[in-house]
Amino acid sequence: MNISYKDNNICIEGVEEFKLDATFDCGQCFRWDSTGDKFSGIIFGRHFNISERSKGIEIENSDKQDLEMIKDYFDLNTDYRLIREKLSRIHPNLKKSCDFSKGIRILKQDPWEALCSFIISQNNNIPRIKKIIFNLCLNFGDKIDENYYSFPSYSKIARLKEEELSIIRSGFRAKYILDAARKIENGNIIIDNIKHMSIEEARIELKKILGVGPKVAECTLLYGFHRLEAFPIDTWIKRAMNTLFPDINEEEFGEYKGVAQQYIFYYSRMNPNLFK
DNA sequence: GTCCAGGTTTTTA
DNA sequence: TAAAAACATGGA
Repeated sequence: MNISYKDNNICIEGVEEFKLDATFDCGQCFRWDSTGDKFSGIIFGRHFNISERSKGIEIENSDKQDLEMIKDYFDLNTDYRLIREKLSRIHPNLKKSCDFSKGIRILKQDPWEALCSFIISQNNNIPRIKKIIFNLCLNFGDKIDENYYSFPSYSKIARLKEEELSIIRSGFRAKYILDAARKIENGNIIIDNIKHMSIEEARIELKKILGVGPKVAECTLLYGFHRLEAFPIDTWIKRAMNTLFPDINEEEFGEYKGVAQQYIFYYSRMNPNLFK
């Protein structure tokens, strides 16, 4: 990996396996927009425009101080080539998923944002999930830039009444969002503790929240706590396991089964004809 | 109008 | 205990 700075931009060269479109559009996050060849979004409360050039990734309006944060967010110190190689050996259809999804990195998102986002995702479609999350940020986050708002803190959400939250049109999920925010705010659930728990304990802890079942708990662990062994099973993964992997159990995907899940999800969603 | 969406809770038998 | 039904909302 080679870092250079020019005109207030960071340029990161020589990262293998990093495609912005696949990383942002694979369903792990909901707040990055693409405008032409640029992606625009927020990392730790800062707004960045990022583009993919032939030589590498360029991040506008960033300097040396931002580098470690950006490397961490994009998980640039993990060798995804090695992960794909390991996974590819396990099953032919997993190899196909790995080949198709080359360039996806599992982002290290904020745990509260991941939790809240995947609570909203339940029994919902992706365009509407994005809309609800945008409205949540617009109404209760802080303005960072034109059209860009921070994800509101759980403290801020915990103080809201259900009717105040109704402006985001999240439907029956509103009370789940409030329950999550309040349980974290009042110390019933402590995010820093979950970071250090075994995955089994962490699952139990997260499922104390109303509206958090197995799927949302796994998504929170994978995308918010970077537990690469978490394996969320949604309708797409269920179908994929039945049709593409009838002869194998997910446990055989090993310590990186969360990454496997992401590759299978992306491969399946981008190729729905596989199931016809 | 009907169906469905990165599920979970509540009700029913 | 396990299987249905209900849950809000909006786009196809």
